[in-house]
Amino acid sequence: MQKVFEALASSVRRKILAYLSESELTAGQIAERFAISKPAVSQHLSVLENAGLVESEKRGQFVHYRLVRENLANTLNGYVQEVCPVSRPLKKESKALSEAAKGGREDD
Amino acid sequence: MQKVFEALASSVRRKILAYLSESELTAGQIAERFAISKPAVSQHLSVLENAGLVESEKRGQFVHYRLVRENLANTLNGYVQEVCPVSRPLKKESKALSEAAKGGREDD
DNA sequence: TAGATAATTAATGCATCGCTTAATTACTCG
DNA sequence: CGAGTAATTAAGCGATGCATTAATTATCTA
Repeated sequence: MQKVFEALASSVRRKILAYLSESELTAGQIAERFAISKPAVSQHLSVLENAGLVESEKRGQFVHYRLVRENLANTLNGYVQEVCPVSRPLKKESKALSEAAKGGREDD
Repeated sequence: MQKVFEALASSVRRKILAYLSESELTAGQIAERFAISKPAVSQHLSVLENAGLVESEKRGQFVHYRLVRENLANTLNGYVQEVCPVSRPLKKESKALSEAAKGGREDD
């Protein structure tokens, strides 16, 4: 959990996760989406992998990265539950979001 | 959102939020729950307040802190929805890819 | 095998974070 | 007022984070 929150504290890393939420990508494909150097991106990927937020697989010359959705969702949802438990009354807008997260209706 | 994730990257700050999820507390009551100095806790509280995760109110000699649940829940739930969509058609990002190839980079 | 490409590792510079102690501000009450 | 308590601000310092360039490892291909 510590590693997950540390990983999410960087906007570059959050953006990498956003890209990977669309499709699996190689390290190079990720790097070319940023203005920073390739080694810098490689280090960010290492942080994300260390936090269990992404997984990598080497295929030939390329290393393919993909998002590990369960870990991200479980960690963040679990933390919200801990600090903002549903047993407590929530404000309107926040309640709507929580309900939606559980698969409830989208609108009220 | 950047400030929220930065704030949550510290275990001391997450613990402060956990304490405040149980009840409103003064700065001193929070500080006495940690082994670090009072100014250190004050700085953590400042980070949390800056991120909109807590609010403070001075009453006489004391400063009372309370959790702002909706910001925490909305930010984290919103982010999970964004990266781990329930069942959602993919965003149109194939276009962003070709944009990036032409030199357009580093949005957000 | 040589040369190009993909990616990571290594070494380094610099800014920011998180802590400390000391000083300052603000409030209470004799 | 002046002493005591609550809290923040200020200044300084070591550790860590994030970026760079250079070097290394691994793979593909002519």
